[in-house]
Amino acid sequence: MNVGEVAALAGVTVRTLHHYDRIGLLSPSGRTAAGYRRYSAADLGRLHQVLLYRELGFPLEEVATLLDDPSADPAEHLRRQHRLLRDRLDRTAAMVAAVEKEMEARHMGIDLTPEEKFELFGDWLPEEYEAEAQERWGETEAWAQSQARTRAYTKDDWVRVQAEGEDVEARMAAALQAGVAPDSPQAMDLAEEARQQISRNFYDCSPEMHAGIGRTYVEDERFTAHYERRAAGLAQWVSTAVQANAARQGA
Amino acid sequence: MNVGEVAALAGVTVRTLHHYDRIGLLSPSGRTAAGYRRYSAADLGRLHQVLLYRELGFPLEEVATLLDDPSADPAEHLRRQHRLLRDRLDRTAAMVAAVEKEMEARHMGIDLTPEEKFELFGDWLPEEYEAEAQERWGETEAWAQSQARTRAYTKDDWVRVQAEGEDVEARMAAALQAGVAPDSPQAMDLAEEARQQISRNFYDCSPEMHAGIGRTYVEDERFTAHYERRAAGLAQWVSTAVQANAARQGA
DNA sequence: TGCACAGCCTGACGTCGCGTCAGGGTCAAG
DNA sequence: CTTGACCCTGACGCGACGTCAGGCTGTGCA
Repeated sequence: MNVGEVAALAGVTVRTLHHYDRIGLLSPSGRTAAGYRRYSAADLGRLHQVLLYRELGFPLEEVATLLDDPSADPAEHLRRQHRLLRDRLDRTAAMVAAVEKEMEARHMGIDLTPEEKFELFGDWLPEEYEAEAQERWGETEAWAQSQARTRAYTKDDWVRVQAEGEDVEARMAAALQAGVAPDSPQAMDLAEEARQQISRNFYDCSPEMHAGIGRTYVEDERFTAHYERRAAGLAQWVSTAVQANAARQGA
Repeated sequence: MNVGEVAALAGVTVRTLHHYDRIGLLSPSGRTAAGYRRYSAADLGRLHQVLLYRELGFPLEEVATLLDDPSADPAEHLRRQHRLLRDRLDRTAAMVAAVEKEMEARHMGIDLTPEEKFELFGDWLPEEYEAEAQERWGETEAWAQSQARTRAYTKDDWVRVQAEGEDVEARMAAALQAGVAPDSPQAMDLAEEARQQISRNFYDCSPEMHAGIGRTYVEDERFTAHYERRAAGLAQWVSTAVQANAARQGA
């Protein structure tokens, strides 16, 4: 295959293949009389490995040493790539969950501490520092500032949206106090209403997402407090209702 | 907070923050009399957004225009980030699956075509080109070359490993021909034996992974052919047994 | 047979996102 | 009042290509 064909197949530019040739990472196994690069099937296999390792963030020089190591058989590479990809999958899933948590926090007017926002990036988070930073940035100042910013970004119908949320929450509280079981159809209908309201006004919220959010209502104390201020036991009640509703949708 | 503290919290270097300051992407909201950069809570919030978009592959200049766009409120950013992260999650999951398929292909001495290997990278794959390339690189030459490479990488106990696989496959074929149902405990035990053999000799193969692989036994004709050469209906039988076994492990 | 035009070649310089000194001021602790 | 950790501003370097420039090659078709 010519360089252009390989480039199209692999989704890279010709320049990239030139580059890989010059640095000795991937030299085509042949050339035509006119000097055209000719790539064999084996070359394509190597390119595939190169692109996988590159995608995983390895510098090209390291990719070369990995692939040229005669003691590492292909299965070894596959195992390593599999492990690295699974790590990345976990990390991405964690980031998705973090963003979802932030969405919900914003929805409810709660602001996360900087530590929480960054915990996915820091990787290591020195323990002793944590307490100190918590004190400096916790609750008071950061909270107030963020609230101010929220107001600044607010649009005209913000009030209406908040009222809608209020309405559902109030009816949930009433149901709780009337003794309605959180896994009853009536409770699930309220949960579903809440979910659709979020989807309409904030972000597209699938039943699975909603279930995940429901869990944080009891796991994260600030979310818990938000509901408990309205009625004792409401956080747990809503959490259960939301999850029951999600299970119902899934079935 | 001073630049060093912010750097530690966010998991970046001081140099990076200097850089973001100079290019105007993130300028600290204050300075001390001595010229020290002082970051506010709002600055940290912006940094968080910057790092998320950076992680998602945006060039810094584009990140700046995104964040400085006055018409885009924070919720808008969260929605976009959520969508992009989910895309990435799907893509990574697809890559994991592809690597698992390759592991299994190698295990069974089957070589995937270059098109299959690259389908995750190409993104678009021109239709007309596909058939042509298939012809050039399909079955014959690529297959033979790859087999040769596989032999070259082979280690001393390769023979033993192959024999083990042979043994299990032969017993599966015997069970099929003896009329053993593929979802019977006996069949599931054979499937489990196969799974543990893969784990020992090739790569760590969870029941879920094994179930996924089992599906390809009937979905990919080359895997199917591998089993059908031994006995008619064996591919479907093994696939069912493997999935039944995975379900049993999961319960 | 000639020509147009897509595709290939080799330099060579530019870019982005920082890493890495160099040379010098700042600050809290002892 | 010194020591050591931390901060500042240049300025150069680097990895992984992008992007011309200037020129050769290969092929369909008039």
